Amino acid sequence: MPQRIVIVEDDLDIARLLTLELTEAGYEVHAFDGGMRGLAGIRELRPDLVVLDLGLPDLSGAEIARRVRRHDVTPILILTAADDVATKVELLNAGADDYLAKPFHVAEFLARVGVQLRKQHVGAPKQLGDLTLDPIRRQVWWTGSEVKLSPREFALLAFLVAQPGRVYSRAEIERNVWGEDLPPASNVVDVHIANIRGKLRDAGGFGVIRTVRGVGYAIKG
Amino acid sequence: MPQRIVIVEDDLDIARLLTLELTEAGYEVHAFDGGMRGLAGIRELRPDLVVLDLGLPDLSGAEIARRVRRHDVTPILILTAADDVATKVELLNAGADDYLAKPFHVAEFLARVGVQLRKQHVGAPKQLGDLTLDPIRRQVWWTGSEVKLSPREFALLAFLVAQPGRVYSRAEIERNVWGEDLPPASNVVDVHIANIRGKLRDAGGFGVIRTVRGVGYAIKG
DNA sequence: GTGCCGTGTGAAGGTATCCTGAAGGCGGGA
DNA sequence: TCCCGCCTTCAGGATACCTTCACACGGCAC
Repeated sequence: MPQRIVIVEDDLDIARLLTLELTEAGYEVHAFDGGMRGLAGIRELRPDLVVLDLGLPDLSGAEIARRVRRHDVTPILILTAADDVATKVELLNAGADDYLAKPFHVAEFLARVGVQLRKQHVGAPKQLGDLTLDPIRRQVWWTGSEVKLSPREFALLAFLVAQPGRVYSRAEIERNVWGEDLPPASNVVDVHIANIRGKLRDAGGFGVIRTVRGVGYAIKG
Repeated sequence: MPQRIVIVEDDLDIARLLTLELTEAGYEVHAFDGGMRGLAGIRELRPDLVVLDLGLPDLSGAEIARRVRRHDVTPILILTAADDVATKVELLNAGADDYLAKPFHVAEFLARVGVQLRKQHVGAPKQLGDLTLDPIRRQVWWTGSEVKLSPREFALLAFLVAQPGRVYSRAEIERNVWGEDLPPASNVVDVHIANIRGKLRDAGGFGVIRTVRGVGYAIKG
């Protein structure tokens, strides 16, 4: 599930640009062109981040920040043309989390968005079709129902999921999941793959892990 | 207890100025004049915020940020003379939380410090299903009836509740709830977890704390 | 002083997990 | 079709890990 961002910005050109860039970066973006509409949208969508333009016609940025803060801890990133210290200080104290003066570079904008989002979702959950793997919670789901994996099984699956579709040799898997100290001829990898497959099958997942004969295994991606 | 800030800055004039301002604002401030010394200080003092100057003689700012991030979630605020976008993006991606270009106004500096600190210091009571935890009153309830916890037990539960669902290793828990001075192989964490579970069970709460074999514990969330 | 509570130690016990080894199945090439 | 290599599966024993219990120590209140 992608992270959700709400943009409140009355300049349609900027709104369109930011929406485009953020969408391309893999976020789910919703844009609103006024303060009141934005507040309603935030309340309804419960986004992971709010990007807020100053100079809206109906509500001041600080006012919006305060109102969002009253009910919510969603991070707020403010964009503004003004670059004076007093405004910055006021906004930061009103509950804004970061502040970016126009004109800004898109790269910096994306980096700051990333910082704010990373703060909550440190290791973002990965989703591949019906399979979801959350490294922070150390949990795996298939179509929403949890699949209980042992530590080794989890480590192995997480390793494969890191690069969906890529085929890993047994040696690579052993080195990365087990370490250096394994007997030369062991079938541990195979056994664990089989166990994971079994548990996924129990949850309804078939053909998730692909065997590449003579080489190794890969996650269907 | 005041919030603790570590400054790593080799320019003594700036260090003195910032120390003065922050102390006046009610923080406990410790300054270090080199990267290695700063890292050692951070590890020992476990501050609530790190203020980091770029252009240190011994270690790059990004390097320090990365090293701190490896073990810690302490927010990092970076000061620098350079104001180019590439540097900013690199630092933010290295784990920095905010970035301030010199010359800056003290008011803005203080405001950004405040933002970073407010973020973790959540005084508001947390609610997770039937579990309520009030950090200010130091009380815990299960479905409305109070669960009496000892100080250590409370600290441990509060730490887990800060990020519901996230799995914490024993080492992380020990570092954050006990500090650095514990015997290498101790089972205190396990014992306290067991005690908390017992008290929650008495109040009707089952399966609140999840054991993640081979790793640690997490609050169901 | 005495007893209680909070805290940490150490060891016992149970259990999930892990690895091994061997048997069985499947697919590809001749 | 047969053969061979590779993959899969199964079951048992060893192990690491977690839980629990009993106890010791220190502080604090009475």
